[in-house]
Amino acid sequence: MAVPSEARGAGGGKGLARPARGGSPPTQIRVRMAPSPTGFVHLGSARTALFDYLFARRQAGVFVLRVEDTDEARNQPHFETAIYEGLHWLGLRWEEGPDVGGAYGPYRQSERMDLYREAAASLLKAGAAYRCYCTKEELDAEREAARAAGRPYKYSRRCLTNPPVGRDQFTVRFQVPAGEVRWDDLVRGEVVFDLDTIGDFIVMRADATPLYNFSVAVDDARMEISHVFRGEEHISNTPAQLLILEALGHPRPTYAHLPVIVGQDRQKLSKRKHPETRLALYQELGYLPEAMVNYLALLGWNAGTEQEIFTLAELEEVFDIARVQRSSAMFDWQKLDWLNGHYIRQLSAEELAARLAPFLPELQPDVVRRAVPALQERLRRLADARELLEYLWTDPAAPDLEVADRDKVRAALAGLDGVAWEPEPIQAALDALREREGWSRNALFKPVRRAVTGRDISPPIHDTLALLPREEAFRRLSRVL
RNA sequence: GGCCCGGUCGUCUAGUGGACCAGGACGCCGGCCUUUCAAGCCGGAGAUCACGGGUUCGAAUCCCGUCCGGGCUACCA
Repeated sequence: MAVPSEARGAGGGKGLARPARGGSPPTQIRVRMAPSPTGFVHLGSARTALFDYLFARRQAGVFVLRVEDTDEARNQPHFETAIYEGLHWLGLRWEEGPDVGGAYGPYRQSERMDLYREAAASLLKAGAAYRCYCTKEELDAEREAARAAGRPYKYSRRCLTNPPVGRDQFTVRFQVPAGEVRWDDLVRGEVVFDLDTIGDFIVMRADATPLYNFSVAVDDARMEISHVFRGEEHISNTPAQLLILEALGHPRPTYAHLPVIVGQDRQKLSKRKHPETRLALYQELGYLPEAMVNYLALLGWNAGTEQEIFTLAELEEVFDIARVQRSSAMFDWQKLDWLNGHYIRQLSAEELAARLAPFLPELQPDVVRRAVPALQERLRRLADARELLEYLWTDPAAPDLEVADRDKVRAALAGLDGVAWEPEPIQAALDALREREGWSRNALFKPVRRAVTGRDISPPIHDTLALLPREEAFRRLSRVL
């Protein structure tokens, strides 16, 4: 049961700098982000990294990046770069990590095997863990039997009380004591687990490699991590890690379990089911890192004011982990789009042109630059520019116009003759024409727009015309007659 | 099933016993502006605060129960 008022009340602001356990002297704030290199950055990981970064900044602490590659084939070395790229794209930096070094290295779990083996040996020596000779098959059978009997599964402790003889393959199993374990979570308040519901868990595999909960606990301790921010799905891993820390005689970090980000189906974002899980997708679609940072911060956190627009620098000033939400947050494309449009409009013309360039490989940089004024307030995503400017590199089919509309186009052609090919002169010429003829803007511009772009929607007609080479514009106007 | 965590407009949220017949933002609807689309401005609809009991002069806020949702449940991370 959570005790929000106590646990959270004291937590706001500087109070967090206090060590988790009384007695020890104030230590440096050290937070860590511990992704496993799976080839992509999960949106939830990105948000966790953001919160880590902001917290470290706010507390003058250190942000550590630790790569959890203690796994099977799933982790490939070159996947590491995806993590760096994704996080750098967001504008995040870390003080320690595999790529930048640091005093607590190495920062890849695969390079820390000796540490885990050493820790496992000391657990064994202290009697906090024991060797388990059970085979995978025997364990599966135990589990299956429990399931069939409708009982929750817990390891039988056969190897603690009556180990089989004559076997040499063993895992190291942690002996869970009786009682309960509790901690004050920075976002959920006090969380309590009855240890009776937790079976003895394996800490080292038969091949002497560590399991997740073990390597995490050992690393958090050895790296002197003061605060652990992670997804809510790790709540149930926390008791095991706390137990290991205690058995090893290490102080425990302070934990904050962030609410899960869910998709439209209310389920946790997963790569299989939700394309929006992949951080790189946003870069590909033309979302600005400024917008992503802002949106991610708002997913599960708020400043307690009515401000919703925040730059990274502003967030560094106001972020407070105690104001993180407890309930899960649903990902919402529309709000992201709104924020992205806001940041796009915020950019200088040159900056927008530079960011747009990669999305418009068909166009010369100069054309992109000239297109910016017409695009800026119309884009939700940078990639949207493609649809708006497509007429520049494709040749739209000539539309079938009514007689009256053809007359308008014919008149436009004549009115544009000899006019300097810039937006303003074009606009002036067209306006002079329609005033002379008594036509509404719509009456004249619509057929012209269709003749030139093949569509009914475009930026203002003078911009649309001016972006096209004069001869090409005339050709498209002439051919509908 | 077991353990754990949640539940305020469609969505993100404000709210920690009275200023809340619940505020903001996105989206939606309408209007203005207007050269179509946007952008901008103005206005509107939208929440029996999951439900039921308490406690209290007074509850979205405290307590109990119920329901619903989610997470975890590996010699994965």
